[in-house]
Amino acid sequence: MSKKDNGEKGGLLTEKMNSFRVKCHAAGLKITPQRAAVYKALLETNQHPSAEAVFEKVREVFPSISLDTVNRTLLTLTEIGAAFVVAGSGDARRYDANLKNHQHFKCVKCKRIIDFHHEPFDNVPIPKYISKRFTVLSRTVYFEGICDLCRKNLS
Amino acid sequence: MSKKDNGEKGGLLTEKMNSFRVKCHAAGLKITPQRAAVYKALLETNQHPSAEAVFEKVREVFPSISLDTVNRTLLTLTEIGAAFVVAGSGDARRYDANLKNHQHFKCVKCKRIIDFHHEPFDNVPIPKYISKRFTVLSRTVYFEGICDLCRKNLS
DNA sequence: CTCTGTGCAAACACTTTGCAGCTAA
DNA sequence: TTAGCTGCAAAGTGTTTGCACAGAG
Repeated sequence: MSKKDNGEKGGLLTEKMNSFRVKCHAAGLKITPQRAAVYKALLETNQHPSAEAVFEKVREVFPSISLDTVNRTLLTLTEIGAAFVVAGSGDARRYDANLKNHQHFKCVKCKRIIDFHHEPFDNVPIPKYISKRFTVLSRTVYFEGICDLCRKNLS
Repeated sequence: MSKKDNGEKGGLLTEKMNSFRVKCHAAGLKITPQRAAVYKALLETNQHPSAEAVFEKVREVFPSISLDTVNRTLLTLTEIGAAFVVAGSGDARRYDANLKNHQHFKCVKCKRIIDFHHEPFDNVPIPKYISKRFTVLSRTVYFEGICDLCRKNLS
């Protein structure tokens, strides 16, 4: 119905869209309406949407877009550093029988998860405004990167 | 707490298998060969296997087991507290355009991811033995639990 | 005009569900 | 014996790939 005016913060959105155009140009990518709409949808939410959720949002203003385009565009955005995949999301469920306190490092290439234990990371303090609002069931320090084996294979 | 015996030596494994039997009985579950084999496979690895990986391992000693049984057994194990799902794993990929430093809380019920920012969690120090062995690309503090909305709906 | 990007459909990977026969207690 | 468990198959999600045409540069 009523179109939301971006009177909020004046030109912040415009500014981000411009820097997006620059990033695309630098990477030799075309600025298609679909691409811009996907990026805009991602900027306008403070959620961390799945591809499906972005798709629903973009479709409100761009009814003919396909889910595949959204998926591919999001992937493209991560490749040029305009978007990020939330750490740990998007792979098969992993299991663990280790009851001891420990932390995880996950290799983004081979998906291997490696335990490590660093005493100061046990029992990370929960900020009060979190514990008031949510019931925290687990808390951990989580690293991602390239593991030793994959690093060797790359060279 | 004394932890002289590190690794899965014979006695420790037996002890863990026994406590597993106790947990099963307490929950009214039968000790089937498949169930025991899945749990044993999980204990014997220091990896954090996917259901598929557990399946491959169990199949070495129990060739007739099906992947479905492994999947269901792993789920059962988490329900009685004999195994854990690695935090963050197993759901659809989530995207993020937020460049500012922040942390994530994920609701295990509605899968919503909520940002929060707690200064001391920015730039968590990377232990030297990690940075020597791996190339760390991202590091974060990650909480899971029940969010305010879901908590309200439960009461 | 050229070549990337899009939309569609099919393939793929992972997980869940329904059912019939089997087995631990 | 019998409630619960397993194996199979099919259906349900989420993601990727191959291809022909459309449109940005």
